[in-house]
Amino acid sequence: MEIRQLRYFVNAATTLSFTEAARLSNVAQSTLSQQVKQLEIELGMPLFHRMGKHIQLTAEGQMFLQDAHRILDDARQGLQRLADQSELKGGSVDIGLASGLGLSSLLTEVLTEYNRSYPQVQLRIHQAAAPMLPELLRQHSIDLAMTFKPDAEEPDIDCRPLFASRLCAIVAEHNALASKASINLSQIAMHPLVLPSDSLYIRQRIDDEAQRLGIEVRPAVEIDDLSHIIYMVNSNRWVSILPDAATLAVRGIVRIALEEQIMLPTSVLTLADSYQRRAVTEFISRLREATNLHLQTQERTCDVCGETFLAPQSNTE
Amino acid sequence: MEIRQLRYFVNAATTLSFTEAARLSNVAQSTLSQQVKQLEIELGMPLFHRMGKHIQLTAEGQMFLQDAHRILDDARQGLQRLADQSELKGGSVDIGLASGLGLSSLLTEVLTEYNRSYPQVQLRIHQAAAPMLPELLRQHSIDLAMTFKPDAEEPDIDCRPLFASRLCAIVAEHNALASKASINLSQIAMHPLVLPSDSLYIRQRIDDEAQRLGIEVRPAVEIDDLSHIIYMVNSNRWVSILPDAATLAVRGIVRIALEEQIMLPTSVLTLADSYQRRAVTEFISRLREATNLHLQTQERTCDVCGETFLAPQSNTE
DNA sequence: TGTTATCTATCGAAAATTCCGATGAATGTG
DNA sequence: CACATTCATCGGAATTTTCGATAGATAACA
Repeated sequence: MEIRQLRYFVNAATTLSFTEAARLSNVAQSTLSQQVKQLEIELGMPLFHRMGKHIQLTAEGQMFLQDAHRILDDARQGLQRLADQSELKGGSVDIGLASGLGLSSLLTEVLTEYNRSYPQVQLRIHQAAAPMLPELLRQHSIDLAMTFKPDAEEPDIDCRPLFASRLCAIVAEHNALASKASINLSQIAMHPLVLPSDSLYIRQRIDDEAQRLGIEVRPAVEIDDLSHIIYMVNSNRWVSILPDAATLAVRGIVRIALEEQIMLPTSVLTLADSYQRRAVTEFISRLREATNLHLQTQERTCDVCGETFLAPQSNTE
Repeated sequence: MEIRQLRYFVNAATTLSFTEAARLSNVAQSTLSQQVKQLEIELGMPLFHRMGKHIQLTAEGQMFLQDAHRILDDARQGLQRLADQSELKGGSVDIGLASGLGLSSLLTEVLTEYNRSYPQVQLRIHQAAAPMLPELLRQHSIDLAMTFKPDAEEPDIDCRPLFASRLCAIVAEHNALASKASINLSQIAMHPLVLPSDSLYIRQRIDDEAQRLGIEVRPAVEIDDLSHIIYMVNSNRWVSILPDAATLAVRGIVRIALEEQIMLPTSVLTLADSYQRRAVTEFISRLREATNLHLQTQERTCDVCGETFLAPQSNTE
């Protein structure tokens, strides 16, 4: 039993004519006749009464017609569901997000707009340490990753730069430091610091820079969750250092430009040589558009990789 | 998309191995690999992630797997329903019954026993004038016909003799005639007669015989429905002539042997050169068995066709 | 770390299947 | 009664499926 045969059968059963059914099926009458007969042989019983030039469904034929209809409908439905995915009427996008990158206002905005355009597409965000993201891509646990630009180029991972974020000192708006236009690492190191652990790329970059300057940066509290860090900063006692993009939408805190100008290049990672669903490519496309449209554009040259990024201005008013 | 490909796909999806799936599907690994790829091409997207020697379902593959399962289940169900029909777990038998033959006790007994054995098989009885029955067979409105032996042999109709029924005079048990051992047509013609019209074979035979004897049989009432005739006979005023088999199970009436010995040969008609469902052949087989088993067997030679029948004894106690 | 075994993809050829057009038989129609 | 229509069948062409062998890649293992 093959779907092709079922199609022939259903056409014959509905038109009650092999000739007409063959036309509908775009095959020769002899072909349809043969295929129906073969189906009958396989089923072990005739589906049609042959009465001279007329045909008529047998009782079994009528019964089997229902089944054939159901099978073909299910097949149609399966194809339709896949087509719907292509048209972003279903499916999902799994987004890997490097811990420490945080739900930037850019990302939340893209998520919101994407959901407005394609409400049927489920968006799942998987937070993970940056070094884990390529592995998650390889396992197909995520479709794309937003992360800091990884140090080593990996041949099976496509990496496209998104924007660069500048590290800023973060203080509560009523903090004594809040009025400063800029600050340097040594000055910050004097204050009660809360920073992520060195498992996060942010911290590694801070430590690298401190070492280069011969400074010791010793946070009093280490915690990886950005929202916890911001919460503590908000209490007015603590000070932190975070990428500006991660706190653009946060109220009650002030970003102070770091004189060291530490840039964190952000990238989108995808699996190379892998089929990408339209839902995924569309998401990435929007992410890149939003980078240009919704952030104040300002060309910066990354001090790590030398590439030029479109980056948000540090919001120090 | 063909069912074969869906089978391959489902096996691959469940084992997550093309090699193992090929074993399950009884094909070479290369075959399965190719067919899955072709299915993917037709669907426009990959169903599996190929990761070195391992494979893994894509999101679309997982979705399509459900559809594939449903399609295969439906196909299995369709086959099962047909198989059930072959095993008499479903379906129906359409029985054409010549008006005037009536629901003989033989037939009711077979119906009862058949239903006991195969409660899922629906039995439909279509009463029609005897000459209509071959036409109903040709239209496949009925699967078999119980009728009087037709005069003309029709080449496309198989006719198998069942039993012969003898015409008897029918009177109420308290009727004055009830004690007679036998009676002849002339005597009956004196009484208030209720007979079927000459559209029924019974009546035609009675009239033929009367004409042969030079007697005029003029029923006071003509009515084709046998139960109505029996009802009228029961009122003690009316007398009728009916086949003995038609009244074997009726209480309150007495059958008196007709001296003319008019035999009505009963036959089963089926469409020649036509597939017969097991439900039908089984019914016919039981009908013939019951003819031998449940009626007192007595060989009689039919005066019409010269054939020898197994026939019930006239029950004149 | 090299070796081996295993898994999937691909290729060419063989086998099987589907398909077509022609033809024949049966049947309904004018 | 001629004619057109319809379905079944046949032989051969076209397509598809299948297989075995092999290559490439990778996981397991020594």
